[in-house]
Amino acid sequence: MNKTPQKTVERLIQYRRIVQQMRDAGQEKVFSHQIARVSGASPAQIRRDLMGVGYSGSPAHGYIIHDLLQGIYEFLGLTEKKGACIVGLGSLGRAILGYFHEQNPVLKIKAAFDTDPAKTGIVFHGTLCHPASDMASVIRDKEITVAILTVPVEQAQQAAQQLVYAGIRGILNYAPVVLDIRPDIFVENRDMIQAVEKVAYFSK
Amino acid sequence: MNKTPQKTVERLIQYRRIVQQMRDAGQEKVFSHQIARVSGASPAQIRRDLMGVGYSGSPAHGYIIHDLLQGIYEFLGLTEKKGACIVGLGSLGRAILGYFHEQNPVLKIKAAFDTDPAKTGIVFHGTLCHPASDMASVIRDKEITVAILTVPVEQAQQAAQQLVYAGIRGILNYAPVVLDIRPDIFVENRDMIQAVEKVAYFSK
DNA sequence: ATATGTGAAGGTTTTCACAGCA
DNA sequence: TGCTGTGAAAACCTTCACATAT
Repeated sequence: MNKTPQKTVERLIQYRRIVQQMRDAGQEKVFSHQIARVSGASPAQIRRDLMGVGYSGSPAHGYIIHDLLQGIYEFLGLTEKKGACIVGLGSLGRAILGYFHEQNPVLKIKAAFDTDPAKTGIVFHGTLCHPASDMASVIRDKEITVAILTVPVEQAQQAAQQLVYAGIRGILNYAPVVLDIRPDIFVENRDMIQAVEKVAYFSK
Repeated sequence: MNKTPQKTVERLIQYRRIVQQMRDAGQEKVFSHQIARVSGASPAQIRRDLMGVGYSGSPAHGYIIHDLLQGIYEFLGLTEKKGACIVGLGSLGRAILGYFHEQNPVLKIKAAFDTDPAKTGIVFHGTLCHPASDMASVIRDKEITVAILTVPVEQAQQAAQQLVYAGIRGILNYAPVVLDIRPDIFVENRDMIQAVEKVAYFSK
């Protein structure tokens, strides 16, 4: 089996949200060009992306939204009850926690960690903050596979190592540093300053 | 002139930070394999990326850090005094503002906007919050080209239109919606829930 | 000897274009 | 008709490999 490109996965995540909104609005069927109008991708791109999902539409009525959604969910592995955690409850960490709490996504943040004793034991936006030293046991007990890393840059490498030791499989890293960890751990870097500089470059 | 790929620009931004740290540590010269070790990219990739910058190293001593930095700065357009603004001072907006204030990046956030009268007129992390209705004049006066969009999802489209009208050239969008605006405006989407789902997918 | 710059090869992703279907 | 699924082409990006420089 040949692996699906990152870009395709990103778009499938997007299509899932768009199609889900259409379903919530009472729509039952959808054509690729309708998803295209809302997502910005071309109809051909969408059809190509959906090839990997294992559900086919029909030329007559397009895609049955219920079945399409189920296909994307299964493909993305969102049916299994995976969980995420967040490490570092500074203002960015707490903002992300609040954002997830409001939006109520499929993938829940099941635990938070911080080294500050003033924060541990407290519930932030519905999520309990554990001491960082409990990482391994909490991550194992709650079956957490993914971590959001929002600690200050000086602590990021050390926290990442702790997470890997605790059995995490992927890290969403907001610290402006390239983490040096095992290559089988998936890392997505989301430094905000880098993002603004990128936008600035392409804004001319 | 053929345009540089997005991926290359992202890496150049990263190299700039890495090399700058080396300079701050007193280093004067650097080889591609040294940048490679810290950035995760291959030496060949780095040399290829640097081709577009217009500064050449030498096989004898690699790259002179001072000159390399200047080349990257010029290439990225960071020498001109561009500015950014942030729209929406909820907890995420304020967290990003605080993060920029601490890290003190080259590209500064020169203004903030919010519709809440309780926030306008107040300085957050060194940046004054203006009423959203003043967008056009403030953006023109302060020569702001880029906006960070951190408003709730329901307001994102409308705020984006206001920004475009105010003359912005690029938007870093944290709201989980695809903005429908002029195609000559560069948009980078950074929805956090999408990011976590992506990491979850690739974590197996 | 060791590192750079780059043409060429290799790999990946997007777009095109059309057969086939309801 | 107007859509889907998909080979084939095109565009894009990365890696290889080597001439060149010191």
